[in-house]
Amino acid sequence: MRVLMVEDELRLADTVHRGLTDAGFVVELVHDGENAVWAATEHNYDVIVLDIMLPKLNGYRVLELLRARGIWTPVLMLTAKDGEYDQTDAFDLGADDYLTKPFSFLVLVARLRALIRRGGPERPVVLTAGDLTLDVARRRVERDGREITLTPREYGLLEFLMRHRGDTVSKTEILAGVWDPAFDGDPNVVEVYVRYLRKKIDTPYARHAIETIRGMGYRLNPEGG
Amino acid sequence: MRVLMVEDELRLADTVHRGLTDAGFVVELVHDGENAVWAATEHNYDVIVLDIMLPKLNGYRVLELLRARGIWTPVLMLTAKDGEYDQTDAFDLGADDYLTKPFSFLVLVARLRALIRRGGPERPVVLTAGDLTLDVARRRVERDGREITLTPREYGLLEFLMRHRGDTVSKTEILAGVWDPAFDGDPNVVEVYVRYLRKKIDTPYARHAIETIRGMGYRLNPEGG
DNA sequence: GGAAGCTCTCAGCGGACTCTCAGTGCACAG
DNA sequence: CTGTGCACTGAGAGTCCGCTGAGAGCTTCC
Repeated sequence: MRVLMVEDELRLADTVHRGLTDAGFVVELVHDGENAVWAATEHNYDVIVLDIMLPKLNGYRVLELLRARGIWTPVLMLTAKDGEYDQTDAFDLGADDYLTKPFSFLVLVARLRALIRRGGPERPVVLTAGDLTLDVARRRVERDGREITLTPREYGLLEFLMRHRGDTVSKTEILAGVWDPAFDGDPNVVEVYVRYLRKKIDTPYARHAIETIRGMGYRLNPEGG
Repeated sequence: MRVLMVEDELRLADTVHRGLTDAGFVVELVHDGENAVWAATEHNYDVIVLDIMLPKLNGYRVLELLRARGIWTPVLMLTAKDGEYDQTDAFDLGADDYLTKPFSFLVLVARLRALIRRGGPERPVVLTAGDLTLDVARRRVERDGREITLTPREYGLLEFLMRHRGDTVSKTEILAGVWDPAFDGDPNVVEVYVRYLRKKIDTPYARHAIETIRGMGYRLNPEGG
């Protein structure tokens, strides 16, 4: 469980950092708004603890910027009891929870756990072609309910074909998409890997999902062949 | 119906004790947190009434300790209106109900009856993969009914793999999730710790729960290998 | 202050994977 | 029917990746 903590009071930040680490969180600590936005954009956290009073960008601006960038990591805001802002503002701006300073450490942990629990996992992207399925998140390929193990290159090729299923893709496109845009080796690798793939996903099932379009390239049959 | 009552204000404790007894409950009364934990561990109660302000261990610590020990007796917390905690916190921390002092005795009895009727809260998260189990709350790992002792790092790695069981996770993801998002050392640590883990959870049982997906990462077999 | 345990680094090894190459087979056009 | 060119195939070389054992720093606990 990864937490981004944005807090400029060093003593508080240090205490909480240590405590959360002991509680089993992996904590990243930044001390101002700009770094907060940068960190949250670059990495994926399960939850963000965001102080309001911060150097450079205050907490509200940070929250606004993140949401504007499409980053929807749950945010728990820390508000000072005597501050000019209150809880209502925090909720209006898209915070998922708030806590008034001073706060109990136990409560903080409990709230973070609740926030993380609440935020369900993203729905998985599963590509299908007939009875052939490829689960992008799990990097799993199945046909007929049985798992098929592929090497990285084979997997990359199959994912590319599945993403373009129904379309005829040229070997050059495949090389650019699966190998490297700057690849300058023998285009025959594609043929070789198509063969490897066929051996694993077609031959054992007496199907031909991968069709050869002579002179053009290959095409993955959307019905699975 | 057996009630454990944890309350250090003697007058209040005595009054409630008498009242609950009259209402048909069997009441055990303790006056501080340590005795509360001890009593709740030793005996089985149908419900626990827990004050927050307590000598030695406060109510929240008591609750945390009990849940950590796998004791899931329903808990009703007593909160003072002016305290630093409020009802929301009580729920977040795992209490099943709360009451703000001063409270009506009739309401207390009604709530207790409701709690007992409702039964205990759901069991904690126990992750399983075949006969391999990991109890998150207790930080315990078992295989085949026997406990396996792990170092903190090993435990962290296993919990991560169990939370993503069935998914292939890359070494980078593992480093970010188990080590630190900013970790910049040798990714070989992951391999080394996978080995340590295998030595403890797989080799002695002639299994292979942790699978290597070459070029991609690792995957914990949901069936335990 | 020493022992034990934990974390992490390092370097060598073996095998899996990638890619090349040369020869074969097959489709299509003339 | 025949030739051309594209795709297919099997073998093999080189590279990269993960595994492993040893050990050096650190911390913790006597």
